[in-house]
Amino acid sequence: MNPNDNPATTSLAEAKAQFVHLWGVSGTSWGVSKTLAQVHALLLVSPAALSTEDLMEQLTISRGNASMTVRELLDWGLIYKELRPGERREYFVAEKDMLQVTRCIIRARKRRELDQMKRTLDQLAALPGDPADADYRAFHAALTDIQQLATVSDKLLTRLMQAEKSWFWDKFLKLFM
Amino acid sequence: MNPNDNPATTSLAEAKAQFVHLWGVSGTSWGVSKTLAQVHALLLVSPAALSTEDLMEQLTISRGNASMTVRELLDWGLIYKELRPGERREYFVAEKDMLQVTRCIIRARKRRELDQMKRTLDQLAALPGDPADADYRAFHAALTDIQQLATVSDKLLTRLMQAEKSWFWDKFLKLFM
DNA sequence: TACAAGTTTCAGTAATTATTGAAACTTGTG
DNA sequence: CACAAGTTTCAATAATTACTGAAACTTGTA
Repeated sequence: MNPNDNPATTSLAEAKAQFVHLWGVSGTSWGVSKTLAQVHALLLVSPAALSTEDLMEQLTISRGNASMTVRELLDWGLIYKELRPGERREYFVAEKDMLQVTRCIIRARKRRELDQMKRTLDQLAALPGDPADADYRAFHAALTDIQQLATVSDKLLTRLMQAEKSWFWDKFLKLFM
Repeated sequence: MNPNDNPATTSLAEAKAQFVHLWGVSGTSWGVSKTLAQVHALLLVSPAALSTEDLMEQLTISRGNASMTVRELLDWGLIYKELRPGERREYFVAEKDMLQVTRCIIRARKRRELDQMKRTLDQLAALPGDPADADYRAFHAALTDIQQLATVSDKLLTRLMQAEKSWFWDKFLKLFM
């Protein structure tokens, strides 16, 4: 029987296609490109490793786009290269452990959204000013508040990234629910 | 003495301008428009309420842009209208409590980034499939993992939004550092 | 060294998102 | 009601960001 004749298989393929689509849409609101999110989704639900060629074909994207997207996902640590002996072509598999995936995403977003801001806040807070000026004190107090929050967020995210599965479930599920 | 002759005041104005600029740049990487972030920053460091006219002038943006941005910030709960008796013009002040500001931002981002995704994941997970098919089981297991993470994130963020200042510091600083 | 099979780069173009500015609208007042 | 002082809307445009496709590059093999 051709797999495509099997209703269950067909609906599985459809479900996967829908998942790829959903991940693409969500990706957009998470600040990554649709293509990046879709390549990630496709690899996440592919039991087998896929080549650049496969990605181009299944998502109808260009070779250049596929190449750059794959490189970025490798940078993030969300996918791995799989080299097959005697074959020139590169294949890619996704990290399937979602806790690990979450860590990678947190790391990347922290870098993009928090780290640069913290550096600049520190510079701003270091600017001299007249402590007798109420207006200056108010500004400085606001800065300090923001810095504190940034610091707490940073530590929280760092801790989350280091979290072991057991720690994660222990602390989080028990303390926050 | 003219305030602009005072070195401390001048450097304060510069620091504020730098802060508005920083917040604008950061806003971009946080997925909001530069203008939105800058208007918010400007109001955050303005002791007095500002009118639409003031915002247009200080940030050199158009009336339309100022109007739409202000409306969005009101939606987020990050700024408030201040109406002055006998005056037609509307003034705006920022919520200055940074914990409250954080809550508003978490709420908006959760809505944008998580809630829609959760709904669609639930739909996908509900699709029927053949439990005898290993490929189907793998897909379903991946979906379930993602759903679990989405659920935990949701609960964590919800808890964070409800956090009182004391709870926040108690739990977070003590447990996570 | 020449070639084949692949990958990467990047200038040009397409798609998306943000902003302007002017017209339409609202509202208080004589 | 007419007008003044303000606000909102939205079609047109600008700015940004993502994608394509072809040329340049890399690497293993004969």
